Amino acid sequence: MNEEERERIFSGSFLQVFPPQLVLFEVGQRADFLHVLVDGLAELYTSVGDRDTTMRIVQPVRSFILAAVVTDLPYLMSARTLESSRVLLVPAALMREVVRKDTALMEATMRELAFGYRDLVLALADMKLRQSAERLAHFILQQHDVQGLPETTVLPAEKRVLASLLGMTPENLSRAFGLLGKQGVSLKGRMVRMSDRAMLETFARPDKVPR
Amino acid sequence: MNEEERERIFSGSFLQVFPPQLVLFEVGQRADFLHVLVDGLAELYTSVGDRDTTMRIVQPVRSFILAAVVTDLPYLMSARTLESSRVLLVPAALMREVVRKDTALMEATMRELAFGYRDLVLALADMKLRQSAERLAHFILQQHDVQGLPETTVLPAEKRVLASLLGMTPENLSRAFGLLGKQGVSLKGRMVRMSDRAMLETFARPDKVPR
DNA sequence: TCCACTACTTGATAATTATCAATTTCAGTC
DNA sequence: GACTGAAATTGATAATTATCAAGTAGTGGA
Repeated sequence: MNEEERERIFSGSFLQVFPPQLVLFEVGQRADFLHVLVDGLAELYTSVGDRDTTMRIVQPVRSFILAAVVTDLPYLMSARTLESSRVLLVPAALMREVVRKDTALMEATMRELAFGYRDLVLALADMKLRQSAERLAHFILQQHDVQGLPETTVLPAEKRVLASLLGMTPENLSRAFGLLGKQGVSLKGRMVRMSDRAMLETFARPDKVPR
Repeated sequence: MNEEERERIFSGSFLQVFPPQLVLFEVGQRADFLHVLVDGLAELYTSVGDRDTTMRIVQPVRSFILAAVVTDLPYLMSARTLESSRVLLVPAALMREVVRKDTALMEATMRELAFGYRDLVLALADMKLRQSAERLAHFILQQHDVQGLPETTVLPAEKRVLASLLGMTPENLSRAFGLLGKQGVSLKGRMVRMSDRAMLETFARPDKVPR
């Protein structure tokens, strides 16, 4: 994008450090800032009635809550840090203004939203069509691809957060790991070993379209 | 948007009539056209393994499958007509080209994707946090707001399609309607009567943020 | 290193949802 | 208007998931 506009964004934004478990914003608030997680770990979650659920685990370096900023509507998700984190806060009004002027930034924003949309389509289909152990298997395979290690994967967050992300209770996550033992998955703390990828894929019934 | 560019889009597109139950495209295909449902009714659905699920019921006049067109990636959903329908087919390459040139169209596309993203956030939270009868109650309330009629709502599609959209079996949709009888909901064919909105809202635990 | 606290696991039971089977209702056709 | 086939409903049962209740393991702080 345009150098001058880029400068405007950065000079109008500020980098802030937050301790773990700090709530950054909550559902229903006006979208004041585009957030960019520079370092650390964050969780997006939402609630209906008295229950809540993890919608996304944000790893660096990714932005979050872009759709609320673009539409200038209240947040649909709350956010908290899971670890000590550095977050770049871009004022929403500034972001919208620069997006309107700088075509390259607008195109990047549009594409980011389109990819996010597709991720949610897959997540919704996952929740509707797979049962819990299958969702876990699918998640392990995805993480494996992202991390690029040969046989082991590291869970990105505590198991109870992962359980919530996968739409199950912590108890059932434990049992799901137990079931995946038959598919060659073993667990030590947060380290997951997978001895037979093909077998796990058969079990997880992967999406027809690669991400 | 720019008059000239608008003309290019329309002259490069074509309106086509399709009979009911015709598959327009399938998961995994290259995104050749942006579709705009001008008239009729369509269903977007996807599958994992041998099961499938309805992702969206498309009513006129709305576009669909925009994210695949923007990203130039394969469709994540299949589409079929539910009724005889007229669909405007905009070649994806043309769409991408004009979007790149015409800022107003790009902004509209960006906003459409942002709203779609937010819809999916709500749909995913709905599936994770509400149980089946609550999802139905929530759906009836939404439809009611969209249709703007005083006490009655018309279901937009066959009950088995609705059941799939709501992530339940047709059998359980029947039973869910039965349960909602206690909340003042009665059913005659596709006509739903709601005698006490407040009671139904309490039951459905509505979202904190209005759509 | 011990302590205290929380996360995680395991087992037993309950709630929710799906499946299977049998009718009943509805819609379109002759 | 009867006939046919699909859609919808209803009941019985099975599978999946959640809840509740211990108990175990892990982690951070003094």
